Amino acid sequence: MRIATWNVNSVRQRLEHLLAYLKEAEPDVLCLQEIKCVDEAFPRLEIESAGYNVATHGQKTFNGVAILSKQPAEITRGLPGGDGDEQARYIEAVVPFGNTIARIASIYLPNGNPPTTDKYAYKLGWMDRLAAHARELLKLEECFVLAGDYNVIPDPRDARDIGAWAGDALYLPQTREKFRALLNLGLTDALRAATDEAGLYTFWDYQAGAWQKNNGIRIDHLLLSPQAADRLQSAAIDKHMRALEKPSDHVPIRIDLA
DNA sequence: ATGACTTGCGCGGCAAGA
Repeated sequence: MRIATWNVNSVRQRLEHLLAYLKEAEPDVLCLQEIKCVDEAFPRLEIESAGYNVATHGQKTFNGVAILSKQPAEITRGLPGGDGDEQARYIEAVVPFGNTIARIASIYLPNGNPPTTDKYAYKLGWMDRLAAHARELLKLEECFVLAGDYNVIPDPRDARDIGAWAGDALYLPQTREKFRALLNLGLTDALRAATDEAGLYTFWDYQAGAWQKNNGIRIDHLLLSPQAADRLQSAAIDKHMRALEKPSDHVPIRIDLA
């Protein structure tokens, strides 16, 4: 089973690239973030015509997540524990996988900048809620994957110029600490299970020629339950998607599970 | 370098992103 995740930075602006990606990568499940539209505005018909079931958790203007799946899925919207949280950042699907199931979440973790504001407190709180939910899911002993835009640079090797990120919400000690806490529950960073290589990025800013200079960061991740990690075959970043006309600033990252 | 793009909203120029 192939599972991919991609922050598209507006699904309506990225529809052509998205359809091309479904055709070339043929993911069984594709998690999307920053769809930036309400459910009714999502290009559902075009994606269904490409052979996918569509589940959205949209919002006007900002955020918004979705899960596209070849097989019909059972869907849950919203991260538990978000009393009064209006931001659409979490959707979870249960899909058939061989003679069992896989549970797959599409997550858009808050950016958190500037760190001196309540935006950062919201980010840290959201990470605590994600960890609490992961702890509950682990009890089920299922094959599950938490995939998405974490807005976390886990390690110095995950940025071309780590010094530039020293005081940023994506790299502050507290941010990385909470990401490690997630891993310490027993989750596996899929890309890091496949390689220790530095310089593997999933985001390049639109500004200042970041792509041309390869000034990128790795912030999109797939975290695997032990049952999923046991089945991990490969992980890959689809970097070529950043070289297209009118690209997203993020590229897809995908894994294959046996 | 108080910058640089890109998006939504909505029609002027700001907020948000990372």
